[in-house]
Amino acid sequence: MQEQVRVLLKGDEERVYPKGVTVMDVARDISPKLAKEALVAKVDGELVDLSYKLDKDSKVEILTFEDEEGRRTFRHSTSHVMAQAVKRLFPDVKLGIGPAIEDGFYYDFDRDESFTPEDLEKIEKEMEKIIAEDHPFERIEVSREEAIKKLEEMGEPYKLELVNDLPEGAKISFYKNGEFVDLCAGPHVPSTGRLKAVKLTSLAGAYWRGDSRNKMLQRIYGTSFPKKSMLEEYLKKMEEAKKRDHRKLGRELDLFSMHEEGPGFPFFHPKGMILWNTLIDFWRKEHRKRGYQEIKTPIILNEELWKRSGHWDHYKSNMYFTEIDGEGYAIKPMNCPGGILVYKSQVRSYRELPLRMAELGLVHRHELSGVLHGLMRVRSFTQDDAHLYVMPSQIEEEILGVIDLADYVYKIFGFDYHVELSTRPENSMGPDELWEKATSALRNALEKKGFDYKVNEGDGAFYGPKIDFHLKDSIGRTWQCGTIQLDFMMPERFDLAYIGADGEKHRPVMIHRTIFGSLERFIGILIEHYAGAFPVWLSPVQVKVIPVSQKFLDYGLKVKRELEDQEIRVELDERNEKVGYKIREAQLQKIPYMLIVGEKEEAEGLVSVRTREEGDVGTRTLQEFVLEIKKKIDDKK
RNA sequence: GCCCACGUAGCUCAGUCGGCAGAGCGUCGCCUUGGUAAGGCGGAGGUCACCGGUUCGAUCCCGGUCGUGGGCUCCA
Repeated sequence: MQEQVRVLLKGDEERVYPKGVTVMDVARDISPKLAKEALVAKVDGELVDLSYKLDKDSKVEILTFEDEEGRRTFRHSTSHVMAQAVKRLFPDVKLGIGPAIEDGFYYDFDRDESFTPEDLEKIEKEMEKIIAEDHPFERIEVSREEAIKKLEEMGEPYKLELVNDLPEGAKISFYKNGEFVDLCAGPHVPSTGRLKAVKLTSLAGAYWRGDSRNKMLQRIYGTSFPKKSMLEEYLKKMEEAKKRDHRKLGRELDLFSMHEEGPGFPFFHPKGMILWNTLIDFWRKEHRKRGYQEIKTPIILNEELWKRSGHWDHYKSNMYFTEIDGEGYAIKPMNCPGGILVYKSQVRSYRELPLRMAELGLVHRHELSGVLHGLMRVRSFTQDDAHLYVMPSQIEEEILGVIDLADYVYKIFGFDYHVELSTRPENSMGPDELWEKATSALRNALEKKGFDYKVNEGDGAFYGPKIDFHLKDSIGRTWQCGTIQLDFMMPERFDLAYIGADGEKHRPVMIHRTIFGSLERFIGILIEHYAGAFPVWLSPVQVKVIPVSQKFLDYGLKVKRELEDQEIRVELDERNEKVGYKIREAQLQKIPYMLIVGEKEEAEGLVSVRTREEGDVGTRTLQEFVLEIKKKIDDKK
């Protein structure tokens, strides 16, 4: 009697097949459509090829391009096809790695000459050929010895390095599509013919294994889709996203500018400053409510301070230096040492703790020239910093308080965010047990909040581990904004103390934290998030008064004055132009309200309201309009 | 810092296979006084990023510097 396997499908449906049935057979049995769209499968939670044979009762999930893992497999297979095309055209290249990434894939190659954009076109053509040839992807499992032998024959030093680093007992596999064979854990789509629409998008350098001490390889980025139309849609979406780029909108909306005279040092224009000041007004209010005090410390401080804080040994390459009266000074890259001097300016009692001292501190950091990016990555920025000096027993509660504040603030702006926990880096100070204690305190807080979080091993600050809040820009890149860093080191180094209830000196713990992160970066994110169409409470210009003709300038001026009296940010378009022209411009400037005033309005003391989103919404009295807009401003809409 | 690409008017971009540079928008002036996304005419505006080389002659070719963009490493 033939043995059978029971297969548990999605929705708890169970089917029975002869032992040795492939996942593809199961897909075919379910529906021809699924068979056509199936890319890869999950058997008992493990990703496998569709050719995988089921030899025991299993839970089977068949994945298509709709599934995250299906997409990643699809892109990863495309990267193999790209490597195949590159090998055909440039047989001398050595292969690095070629994973799927969000929205696409890349492959790293080592080649003496650099690839040109023309090469990319050729590679893309060759890929299309390989896809048309429809080679199946075949899995070949080998022993470590066989793998090493094979890679030596193939002359692939980077792959060889990868195999040598694989842990004892790891399954080693190759995948073969046509004449191309590559070391790869898999899985893959059934054959190259599935990869209907491919596009190579960019060319970049990338260090082997992400280490700048290693050789720089050439990375080719691309993306792929199962349908041409999906690729086109994606490319269009990227074009649209570029229109929201804060650097472009910053110029168009006259918010800020960058100049060759100060690379990485942004210049804020009047309208950008309104965003800035509105944000910090909001920030101050929320911090006052939560028991924060505000301080301000100098930008330039004696280098002795930085030696003491550890910045000299751990952060010097990011700092700027100067000299005053023959003595060495540093321009602050962080606010903590200055803040600590304020803490130490008097004897602190346990009754004062937790002591929450906030500072909008302008810091300067020497960032590598290649990383500068609009407002997102600059060399001088204002952190909405705060240092909380707490007793050990208060740590958790204070961390939770910061998490809540960050969540509250991000929700006001409608941001999606994710959090990451970063642990001890290589270049850091202090004993391991303190790091362990600090890291678990942060971890506990995250667990308590029920956050899904990513762990970045070795990514903490040199004085302590941290929780980071990441927000997305218009094309999906994420930027770290808020951060919470737990620090047992600085209190030690600066011999911080408070007098406990027992009359003895005790060591406080410091929590460093930001919510916006940097005002610059946060504003950059805001611009992209709203595509420049800020909610009324943030809009640099909230109302544009547009007289129908020069005859109604006086009435327009009167409307403007009354709105100004109500502290509404209003401009009057006095130019000798037609209404349509002035409206168009106000619309392009993304001003939320336009008030059209002419004969009718002047006669009855009315305004005609046009909104950025809805167009003409009819007339009302100025008083009515004021109530309406003030409500929006108060509600932060 | 490293890899690749780019740098022409305030902005967006054409252009010259080496022979003293162009459009649209914006800006300025004049005409028009117009009711919900561009009224008409005219003018001004460029050391073609900077430095050097090749050449009779360079914005164009070559080298370097600076800056920008996309990545890598690094970080708010």
